[in-house]
Amino acid sequence: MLADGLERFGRLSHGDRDLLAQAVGRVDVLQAGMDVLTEGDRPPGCMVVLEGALFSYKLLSDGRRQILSFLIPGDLAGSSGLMLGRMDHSVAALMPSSVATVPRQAMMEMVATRPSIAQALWRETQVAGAVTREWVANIGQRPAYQRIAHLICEMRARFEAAGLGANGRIAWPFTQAHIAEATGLSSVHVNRTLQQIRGDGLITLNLGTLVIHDWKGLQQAGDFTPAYLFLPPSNNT
Amino acid sequence: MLADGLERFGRLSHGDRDLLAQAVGRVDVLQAGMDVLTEGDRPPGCMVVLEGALFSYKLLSDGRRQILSFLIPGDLAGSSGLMLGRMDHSVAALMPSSVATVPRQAMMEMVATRPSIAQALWRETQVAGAVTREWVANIGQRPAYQRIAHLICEMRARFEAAGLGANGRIAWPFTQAHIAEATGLSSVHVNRTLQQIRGDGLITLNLGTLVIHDWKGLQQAGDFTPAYLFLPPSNNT
DNA sequence: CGCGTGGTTGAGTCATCTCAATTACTGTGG
DNA sequence: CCACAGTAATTGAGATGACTCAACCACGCG
Repeated sequence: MLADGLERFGRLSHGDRDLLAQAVGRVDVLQAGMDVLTEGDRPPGCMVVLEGALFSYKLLSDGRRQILSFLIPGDLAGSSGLMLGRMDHSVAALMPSSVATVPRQAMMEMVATRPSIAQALWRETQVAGAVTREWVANIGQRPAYQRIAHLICEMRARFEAAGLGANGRIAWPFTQAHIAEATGLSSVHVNRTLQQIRGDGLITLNLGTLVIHDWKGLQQAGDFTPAYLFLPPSNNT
Repeated sequence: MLADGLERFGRLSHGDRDLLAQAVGRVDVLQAGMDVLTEGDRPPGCMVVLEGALFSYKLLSDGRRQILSFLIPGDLAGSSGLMLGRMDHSVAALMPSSVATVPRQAMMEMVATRPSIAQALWRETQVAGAVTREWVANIGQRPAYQRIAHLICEMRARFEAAGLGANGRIAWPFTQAHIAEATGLSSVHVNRTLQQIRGDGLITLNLGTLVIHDWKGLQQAGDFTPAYLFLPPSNNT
């Protein structure tokens, strides 16, 4: 539940955990492609991803779409809209997924009365911000090959930290079109660049499974350093 | 002081303001180009820009630099490093500037004891995050002309909200190289694109002064909507 | 077995980049 | 008051990374 997601960002007491558990309003099962939160709307609450994968995005006036982050089990969605009262971006399911929602009202009360919960939420916002900043640098400065390699590295680090996959073998839910929208490249170019990355022996990617053959090489290729993810120490392979 | 900067993000009591005022450790005067915060370091505290302009940035391994945001009077720097304990980016002065610093220790105490201050800081983090997300979309999806127009719109909106400049006339502290590093373009291309924007009669830009002749046209050109800045209502011209 | 989604390929185009000078402006020392 | 240095802006020319358009292929599913 939410407590599990938040615990990565600060210690919670038993009381905190109980409160969070009781506050869960409902659990939704989502089909691929469904929106959970919409830009401009007042969010119904704060959500935790239980299963599957979501992505947050912005739609531009000409119809182009920029993916801002990928959300995997344990990640929060909509926490930034809690205090601001309005979503600045949308969130949608990438594959069949389930999310638990804690109503906004309940969240606000806990934030006001439980400093440890408030601090954990603040930290979560800060880490999400650090990741977004790395994306700005990735998209703004790195050429396609590095950019995609970097994204793959980030996803590996986060998947394994979440206990999904190990030893560089993970279930990969993203299409090349998703990678394109996340990196600001065309899907054709993503396709050709992935072929190069594979050709260089760094990864295998098919049937929805990613295998990283040369973790060190991939990190170098993507200029990747996991510091910005602020993961707990043990997972920085 | 800090209280003025924070008050944009939540109401503060007289007690809060007094506390913040007393907590100010020191005021630094900075020359252009000086670093105030360095990636990887534990930040000495939370800073407010008093005068001038700063920018936050990331340095990549090949020496390229991505500017992540511009900071003008009233903006905070380093707040994200407070709880995370380490800066994920650096901050430097763009021109002669002054900043007030509240030591980390004092900040942490106020966060623990003053919910209104903690909430204001959290909101500040959320708004900064929303702005960064818009930058991802800007850099990832928009062509050079739109991208630069969008940045100019953002800066105008923020400058005027901060009471610096009015009626589309503002003191413009950014060089074309800064714009290039912020938008992920080469400075040569920024130069040529600015010529187009000027040629289209949207702006005049020289001698460090920006004049916007056609605000509506510039916003359209940049696909700009100020919602993501979460400015107080009155300033959304 | 046909349809849909996702992946792959080819070919031509264009936005943007790099390299390399040149020009303007500002402040400084002689 | 002028020569000079340093920074910022501008211009030219050629190279290229990435894009678009348009097919085509492969697989999974009803």
